[in-house]
Amino acid sequence: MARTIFEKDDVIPLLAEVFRALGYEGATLSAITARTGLSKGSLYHFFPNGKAEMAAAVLAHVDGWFEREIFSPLLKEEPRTAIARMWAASDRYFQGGGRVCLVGAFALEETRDRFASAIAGYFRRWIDTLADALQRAGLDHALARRLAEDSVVGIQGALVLARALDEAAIFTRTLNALADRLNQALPPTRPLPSEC
Amino acid sequence: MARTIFEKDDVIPLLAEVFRALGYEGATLSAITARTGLSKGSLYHFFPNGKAEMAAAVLAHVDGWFEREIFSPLLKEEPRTAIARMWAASDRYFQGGGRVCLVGAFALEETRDRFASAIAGYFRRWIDTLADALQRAGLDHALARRLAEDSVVGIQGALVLARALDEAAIFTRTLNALADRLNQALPPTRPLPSEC
DNA sequence: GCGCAATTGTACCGATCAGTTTATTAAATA
DNA sequence: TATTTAATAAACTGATCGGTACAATTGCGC
Repeated sequence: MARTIFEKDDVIPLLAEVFRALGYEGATLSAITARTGLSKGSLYHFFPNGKAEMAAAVLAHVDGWFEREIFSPLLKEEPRTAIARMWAASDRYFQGGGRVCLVGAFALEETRDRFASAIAGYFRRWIDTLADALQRAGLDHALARRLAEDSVVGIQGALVLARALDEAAIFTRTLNALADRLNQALPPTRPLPSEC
Repeated sequence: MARTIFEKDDVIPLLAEVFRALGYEGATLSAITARTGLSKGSLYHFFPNGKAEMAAAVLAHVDGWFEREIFSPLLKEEPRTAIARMWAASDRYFQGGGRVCLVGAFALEETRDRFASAIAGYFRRWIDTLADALQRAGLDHALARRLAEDSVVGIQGALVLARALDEAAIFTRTLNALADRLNQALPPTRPLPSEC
């Protein structure tokens, strides 16, 4: 390995920011080289299939982050704390509304078709895992699904409006409202089984 | 006027569908000519400033539709009926989730900056006029604003997910849930003042 | 029917697109 | 230190970009 300034894993987060900011069509190779600091030679060395492979790698990277930080905890950890962490992680990840959802942005472009299964899988898994946690927290299946769907819908909509109005605050505000709604729907926590 | 097959007003809805389907960056001139059936000559005759002028005209056209069908009624008509019509008009306009919001899609692209005021104005006016109707229907100012914001957020989010999951039904489902939430928040209709 | 202006099709422009090729660089290995 | 190989830079490709120029066409007022 020579001039080991960049490794492939270092490049993907840079690419992610470019695609997030410009979308798939808007992210021209010259924009990518300018914003990442990598030359075409480097990019095509890491991603021989070009822009499409870069975008696929970025989608996989995003999906991996959510799987690790949000989806998997929703399935495996205590549901209420996992849900609370989901709100916190979302706010952190989307930088309080200042950062757009790359998957959502891809979904609205024509390019959705090219990445259809990755895009659909991301949202489906988010809804499924959140619904699972809600159900384990005591809600019946139908209500859990409906609330999970509403939550993901709310997050995506808030990101759109935060960017449209150039008013990031709307995102955190919506996140809090969504969290409240879930908490109110959940049955009150039973007192700890031991003690008392 | 020669070969009066097309007038400018006939062209704008065609352009709107192209921009809606492909986004601003994705809507190349060759795609526009192919999908509208108009040649470059015609397009640049109607829109001498090119693609940007086409997009601006489309945004103005969309805004006009919403102003006429939704925003103005929310301000002027009896609030509950205007709100009910808003849900119906939205479902119709977005074709039950099969059609994306052009303004929302533009908001997520880099091109947002170019049309920032049109984009922000559209959403701000939607929230403002809906909040006004809710307040006139009996809610206090803060609650009206919060619910109005949540409603527009929900619509946009549902459009994103409908397209991402390729499952239009999620849109109408969300619309119904949002309408229910507003109805439950509103004070019960007083019996008619006369009679009884 | 004639003339004219509105409309349209087509050939073209320089710039930029995604992608390729080739040569150079630098680190790891021997 | 010589060899090898991953990594990078830069020049280049054909295609397509948004936009222009202009001639051909068309319908309308006369």
